[in-house]
Amino acid sequence: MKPNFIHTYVSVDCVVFGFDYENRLNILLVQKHDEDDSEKKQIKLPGSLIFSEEDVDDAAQRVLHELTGIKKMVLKQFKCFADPMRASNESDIKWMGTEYKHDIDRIITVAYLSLCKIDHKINSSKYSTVDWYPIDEVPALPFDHNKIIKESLVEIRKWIESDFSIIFELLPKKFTIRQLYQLYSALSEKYIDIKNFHKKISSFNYIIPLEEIEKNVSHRAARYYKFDAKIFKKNNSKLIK
Amino acid sequence: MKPNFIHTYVSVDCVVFGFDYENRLNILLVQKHDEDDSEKKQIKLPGSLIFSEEDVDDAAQRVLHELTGIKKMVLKQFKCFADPMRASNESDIKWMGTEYKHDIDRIITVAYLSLCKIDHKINSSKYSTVDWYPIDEVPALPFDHNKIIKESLVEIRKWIESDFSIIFELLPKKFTIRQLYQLYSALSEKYIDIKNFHKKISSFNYIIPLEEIEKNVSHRAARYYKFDAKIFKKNNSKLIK
DNA sequence: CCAAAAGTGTTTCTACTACACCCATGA
DNA sequence: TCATGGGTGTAGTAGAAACACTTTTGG
Repeated sequence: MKPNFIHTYVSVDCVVFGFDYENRLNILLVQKHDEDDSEKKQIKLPGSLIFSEEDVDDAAQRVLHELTGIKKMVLKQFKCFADPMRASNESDIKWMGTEYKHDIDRIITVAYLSLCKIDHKINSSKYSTVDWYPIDEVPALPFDHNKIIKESLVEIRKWIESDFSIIFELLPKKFTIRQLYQLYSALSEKYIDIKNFHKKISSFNYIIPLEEIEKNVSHRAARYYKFDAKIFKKNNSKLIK
Repeated sequence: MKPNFIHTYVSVDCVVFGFDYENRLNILLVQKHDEDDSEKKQIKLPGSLIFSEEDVDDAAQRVLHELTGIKKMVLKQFKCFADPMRASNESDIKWMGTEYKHDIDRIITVAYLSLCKIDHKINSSKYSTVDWYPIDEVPALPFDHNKIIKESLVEIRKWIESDFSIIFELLPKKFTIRQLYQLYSALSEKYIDIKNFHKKISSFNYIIPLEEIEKNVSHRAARYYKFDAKIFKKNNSKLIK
């Protein structure tokens, strides 16, 4: 065996997005149970090494299930991060030692995107603490997790551009067109006139108006709508470019 | 160390596209120098295990350089393939043994896309045989290489949709609008009227008409054009949606 | 002359944009 | 009654699509 080829550990890390009531994108970050070393409350992206007979997609699905309690979440692999220096600082190396009870020379990670309704109950079997962080309030994280998050933002935009229907994974089941507008604006950057947006959205047959309207608002109450995935799929619409 | 976490080898595999004179997409496949076992002339995607201090992007760049002799090629990581069964059949396992002189339990690979002008001289330092294969004439390949190629086709379409300028990596430096049309059609699937395409393309200021025209054609000779990357970059045009 | 493709012009249609206007609700 | 946002209508415009027409070349 040529000595310079390397045996490495492979992990998955998941960037789970949520959209809060103040129209901000959020990300789920976790803290591990700190068994002995209570000083090290490491906040990080949820992730795991892969098992010996496990595909990376399955590992990501497992991490998401352990994280949220949800069985099947929308997910998308977006990039393998393999910079040899990505786990090079003191505390990262120390963390790997305590976490995996072994000296690990190098870890390569495969990053995943996922989407979650922020009002969904988070039921973690593995982590003591799971919290939403608005993307501009994400603290300094270990490894290259900040870099992963930064790139995930570019990726989520592309994702929604290529498949508009996944945007509804971030909204409550019933939502107002303004909510959808705010979310779409937060993701797409370019300005869109809300009136035209309204007209366009309500022209889509897969956006179903409900009887229910907002309550206790200091202006005309907005109607709630729901998204019908079946109808969307049927006309396979790429109506928003 | 929990025993079920796995130490694996990580490789990169490159799908290099070319566009031939019969308007077909082609892929570069290689054959290794067969030192002893002359019966095993394994045709496969070019690839390599990564070195211990090497990022995957650098490994892909290295593979491409060893493959073509070209220093800097356009490349894009598109997916990590990690099915535990991807290297499970007899001959694949045997190949890994002879290639790397070691028993390898599992290899995960990171797949890359690259583009090459088909008239560019291929100067391989590593492989005895490097050949272009039209995509519908690609033979059965080892590991999951056929699957990788299949998915790379989806990816190259997305790539050109998101960055039109990379299409010119596949064309000769001077090309006719018909050539560009054929290539674009081969990639985008939906029918476009060639007249309208012509009009649209020639309206772009980064497509520069040359003095030279075709020779020895049995119809009106077409003008050659060239692509000006600087102008394209300046107006950062997304003119083709 | 004809066939074939280059290249240009014209018309139609669709879809986005900008913006005017009325509606509903709470303070 | 005013402010705020919901919701609808209309007119203007850019660009895509369909297609007719002229040009150039070889046979």
